[in-house]
Amino acid sequence: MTKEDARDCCDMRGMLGFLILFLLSKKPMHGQELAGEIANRKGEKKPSPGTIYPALKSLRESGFIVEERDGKTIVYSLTERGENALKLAKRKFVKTFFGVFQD
Amino acid sequence: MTKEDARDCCDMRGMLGFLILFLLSKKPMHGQELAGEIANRKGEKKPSPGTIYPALKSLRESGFIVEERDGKTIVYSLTERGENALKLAKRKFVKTFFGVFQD
DNA sequence: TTATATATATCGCATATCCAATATTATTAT
DNA sequence: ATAATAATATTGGATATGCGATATATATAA
Repeated sequence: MTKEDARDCCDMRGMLGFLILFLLSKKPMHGQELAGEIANRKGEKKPSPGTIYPALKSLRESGFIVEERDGKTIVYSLTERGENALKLAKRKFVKTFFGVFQD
Repeated sequence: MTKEDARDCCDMRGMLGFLILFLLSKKPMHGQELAGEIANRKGEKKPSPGTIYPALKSLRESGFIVEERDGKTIVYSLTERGENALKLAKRKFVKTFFGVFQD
């Protein structure tokens, strides 16, 4: 059983927006901090700039997050609209994957 | 806040293989039964045949599931290899989404 | 000011994902 | 045997996803 086997059925493609929204709801962060947190959780290398910034841009364009420059970095945090979207998405997520966290 | 907002950040694209593997680990099922279970959990209509059967085929080709004809239907269940892959995938999933199930 | 380092942004692309439509197979009813 | 029903299988294609490469911006150091 190789590491690849796990990825084959769970690469989590498509969950990036949700994961970002969730992480930012716990703590506003700048892009690289966020990328590091994602890398930690997934046990992979940091998602590339071409992954993280377009994802953030998309969330901003949906009105889910706002950006605030803080020195060299930009801190991203949820809007109220983002909080609501996350709440709905979490509900669906929990319902869909109910039981996975057991055992 | 519309229903679309939730999908925008959590359509779970890419998690189908994982979800199928998880569901079959709880109970061997045939394709349509599986599709129904997925529909229930996601609160959507049943994934189309063009979604579910290629996904099952892929899992079979990876050696994660086996098929056994039972009258009109085919019952899918996990192989040992599938069990192991699921265990690894669950570990990663839990680590990645730790905290989402809280509150 | 200039150079360096780091964060952010964008673009093009390979690939994955899922769906609609259609075809096939197997079972059951007539 | 034939028709009707339901499950399974396949194919083509539209779209989404995330990466690598590259460019830009900002701050700090020299």
